[in-house]
Amino acid sequence: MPMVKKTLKQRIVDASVVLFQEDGYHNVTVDRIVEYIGASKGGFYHNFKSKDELLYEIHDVFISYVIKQSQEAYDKYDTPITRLCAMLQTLTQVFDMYQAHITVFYEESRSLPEEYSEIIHKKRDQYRDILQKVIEDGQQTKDFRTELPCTIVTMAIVGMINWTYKWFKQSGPLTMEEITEVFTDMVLRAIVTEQAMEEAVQFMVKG
Amino acid sequence: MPMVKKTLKQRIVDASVVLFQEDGYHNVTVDRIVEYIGASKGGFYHNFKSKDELLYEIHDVFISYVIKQSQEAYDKYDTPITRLCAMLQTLTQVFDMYQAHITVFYEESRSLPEEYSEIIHKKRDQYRDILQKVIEDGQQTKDFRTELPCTIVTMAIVGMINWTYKWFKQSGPLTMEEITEVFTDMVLRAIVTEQAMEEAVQFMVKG
DNA sequence: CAATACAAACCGACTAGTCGGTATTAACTT
DNA sequence: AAGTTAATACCGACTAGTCGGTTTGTATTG
Repeated sequence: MPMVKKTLKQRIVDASVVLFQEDGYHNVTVDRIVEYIGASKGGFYHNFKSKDELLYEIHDVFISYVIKQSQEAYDKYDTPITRLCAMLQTLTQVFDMYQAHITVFYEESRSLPEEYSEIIHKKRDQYRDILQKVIEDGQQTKDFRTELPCTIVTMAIVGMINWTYKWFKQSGPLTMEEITEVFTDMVLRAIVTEQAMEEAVQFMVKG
Repeated sequence: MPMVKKTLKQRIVDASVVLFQEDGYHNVTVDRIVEYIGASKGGFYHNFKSKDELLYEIHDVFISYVIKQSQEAYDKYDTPITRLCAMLQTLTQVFDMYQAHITVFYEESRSLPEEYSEIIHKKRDQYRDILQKVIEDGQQTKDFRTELPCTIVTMAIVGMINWTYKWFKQSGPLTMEEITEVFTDMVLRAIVTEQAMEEAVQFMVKG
């Protein structure tokens, strides 16, 4: 493993994610960030145009990764049920790894100036659209119940997953694997039609 | 209807909820609040010890109301399924009415100094406990599937509901009634046992 | 007169961003 | 390989502006 020297820019990002998560964007000064990593203000503004640009960078790294992972999960499978399960799996995994990022993403997005927030909002919608497409497809193929509006179903799932960043603690009694399993079970039972239930049961918790 | 003259204090709270929701606590100055309602800084600090105290007041009004409504929904019914439905109904209603409050509640809770946030966190847990008790009871009575850990189920439901504040728009194409109906259906299907399904079907969307 | 309810000017602490300068590395020449 | 130049990366004292909160003043009410 080649021990690559981390750039100052990367060290700033890494430190900021942690600090922003803990205390919030507005309560973390640039001075504190650079002091935290033993750098200087000059170094900071050499790498970033502004504090806002740093916040944007954190947002973009995270949401771009989520989109990439979601799309990969989509492409890897070819039925609505398997795709949905893969996406749930992927998403909760990401949320497990990037909890600091996602906290910043959802708590501090309002602090982004418009020039940045426009881009981020577009990408956020893009992520949701991938999930919604899976639901729509599933309704078309009668794998998923058509009597539920797919937009609401999508947002219900998104909410369920996203909210984990508020309460999940890696040091807590529950592992993300357990949570994923339960979420998957609940979602499948909620939306899979009786006729497609056979394919779905393999992804459910045994009872 | 007696036209009661609104106190300055109430006007400050009302204006602040809106402003905080729109721009975030840190981006709204005390000067802007008082200017917005045509008052003065002296008036503000006559009614509030600090800007933080105002934020606390907004938090407390909201969460206390949620607890009260949840408890009432609990007391009004006597089976897990009816209680759960009533609570879902109540909660989404509250979220419909108090969207500005809830936005402030979830986006700005980190801005509360510890003296206040302790109280708020306790109340927030209290609200969750009421819901969790319903789930637990239901598992005891075999109305709800016991193979799903009730803590995860509870947080899944909480997440689904809470997330609505992020995307629901009163001016949008979906009404909160529709959303509630779909949420209720999904939750019931996800957790109600086969043997109790008979009681639950009346609350589901017809398919 | 005394207490309340507000107004308006003011203060001090804090912070994003600047700017002149220095160290470090890369590129080129001889 | 050594010397020279240029560009990049980084430093830290400083500033201009902002904002929560205070103080002093004034009108009203009981």
